[in-house]
This record gives sequence, structure tokens and C-alpha cells, in this order.
Amino acid sequence: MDNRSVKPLRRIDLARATGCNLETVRYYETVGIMPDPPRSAKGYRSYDDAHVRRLKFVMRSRDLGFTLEEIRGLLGLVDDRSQTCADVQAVAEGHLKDVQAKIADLTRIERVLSETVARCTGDAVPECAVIDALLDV
Amino acid sequence: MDNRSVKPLRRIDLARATGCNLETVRYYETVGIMPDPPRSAKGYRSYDDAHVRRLKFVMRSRDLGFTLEEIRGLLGLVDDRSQTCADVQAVAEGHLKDVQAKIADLTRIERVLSETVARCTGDAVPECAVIDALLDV
DNA sequence: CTAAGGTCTGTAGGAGATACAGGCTCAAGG
DNA sequence: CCTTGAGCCTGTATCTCCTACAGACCTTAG
Repeated sequence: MDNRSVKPLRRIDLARATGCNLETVRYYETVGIMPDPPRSAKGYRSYDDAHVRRLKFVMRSRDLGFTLEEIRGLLGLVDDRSQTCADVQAVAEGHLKDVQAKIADLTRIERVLSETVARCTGDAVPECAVIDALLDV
Repeated sequence: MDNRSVKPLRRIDLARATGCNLETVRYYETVGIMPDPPRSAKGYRSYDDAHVRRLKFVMRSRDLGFTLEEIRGLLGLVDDRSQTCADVQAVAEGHLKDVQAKIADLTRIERVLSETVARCTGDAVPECAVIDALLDV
């Protein structure tokens, strides 16, 4: 009896649910990042929660600086159930190193920025030694 | 007497020192992310360590998903010594929030990936519940 | 039944690089 | 000194990743 969640989503619903641009949804389908969705009798695309989940992941990954190619690699882990465990492990390990490096970079930038925010008095000319350190993080 | 470091760098030296593509160096100059460098008598660009430092920062920031516009904002903090401390504080605060959000996202992704690496036995078909979790981070 | 809003396809345009062509210059070795 | 290879110059073309728009069609609330 529980079919509350079975209302199909239109393209604009998917876009709104994820914050993705409407046209980008279509683009991701043509380049294979998102699957071609089922169509209604009149040819309208129809999505569900799995699409929302996946597209959110893609968008977050893009924002974090991963290329579509890299995201394809990560999604491959999810999609291709026929890969061996060793394959999955290798890809995951590569991405893990990448992610850890990014976290380290961002953490150093964070330190400089929060020091800047804390030290700045809000008055006149800033003490720029702090901000200069940004280039050396 | 210490002028060991005063050998000027060619464009390719800068590219190699930073890992930046040769043509991208020129591109960043035309769009104003990097300053127009001094030229030799014959018009050759000539760089120094400050350029290396700055370009490395730009590249790391790009890799972390910042747009050129955002990077321009950060570099503005470094470049424009005439800004008030309040200006600097405001810009830094905005970027700080952004950076912290990125760190949070990456940390969640990291958890899933390291779990995957740890759990995968390296044998046959993976236990995919872990990898599936990637989409929900 | 109509107006508003949403869908379709195709194509154009912008940001951020990247590549290549044609010609010039520099520095090291013979 | 001269060659040769590597690098420089500019301008332009091409690639990725989107984003926007046009023209035509569909759906649904009032």
C-alpha cells in the first residue's frame, strides 16, 4: 500500500531536487554520466530517487574538483557489479589518496583564512603577513 | 654576495616548477590571474620565485574546485594592500565557509573509500554495500 | 478551454584550458 | 663560426563542461 514515493519526477523536478541546472541534466545523459531515463508515451523523461541520489553525488564531486572522467571512475565502482574486488580496491585506493591530498590542502587554506578572520580587527589597513601566508600553504 | 637565486626563469621553467601546462601560463596572463611578466630585450618572458609561488597557489585552488573568479578574490587579498581590514575579513570569511563545507564533503567521501579499501579482500566479487554508500555521503 | 508552465530536439555560446602552426632566438657542441 | 635542438613569440583552432535559446509540442489547474 505504500506507494507514496512512486510519483515519477520530471526533468525540472530532478533539477530542483539536486540544485542542478536543467540543461545540465540533459548534458550528463548525452555524455553518459547519468543513464538515459525511461520515457513516457510522449517521450518525456521520467526520473526517480535513484537519479536524485546519483546526480547529487555527481554535483558534489564536480564542486570538489573531480573531472567527469574521475567521477565516471567512481560511478563505475557502483555500476559495474562484475568487477573483481581487486579492481574496486585499486580504484578506491587511488581516489582515496587524491581525496586525502585535497583535504590536506583545504585544511591548510582553512587555517590561514580562519586566522585572518580572527586577527583582522575590522578597522583600517590589515596586517598582511597573515594573508600573505595564503600563497605558501 | 648571495645571488644564486637570481637566475630568471623561462616560461617552460615556470611550467615545470609548478606542473602547469605551458600554454596555460600564457592563458592566465591574458585573463589577469597571473601578472604580465617582465620581458627580455627580445620580448621573452622572465619569471622569478614569486611567480612560482603564485602559480602553484592558483593550480592548487583550481584543483580544489575554486573558479578563476574565486581565486581572483583570494589573490585580491594578497595583491591589494589598500583594502581595509574589514574588506579582507569579509572575503576571507566567505571563503572560509566554502572551504569548511568542502572539507566536510571530502571527509565523508574519504570515510567510504577507506572503508572500501579496508574491507575489500582483493578476491572475487566485491561486497557492494560499502561502495553503494558512496552515493549517500 | 485557455493560459502557464513544462517537455522535446538541435544548436549556439561562454569559461577554462590546451594544441598547433609559422617564424624567431638562444646556447652548447663540433 | 655554424649547426642543431630546444625554447620563445603570436594568433588561432579545438576541447571540455556546461548554459542558453529557439521553435514546436504537451499537460494541467482554473
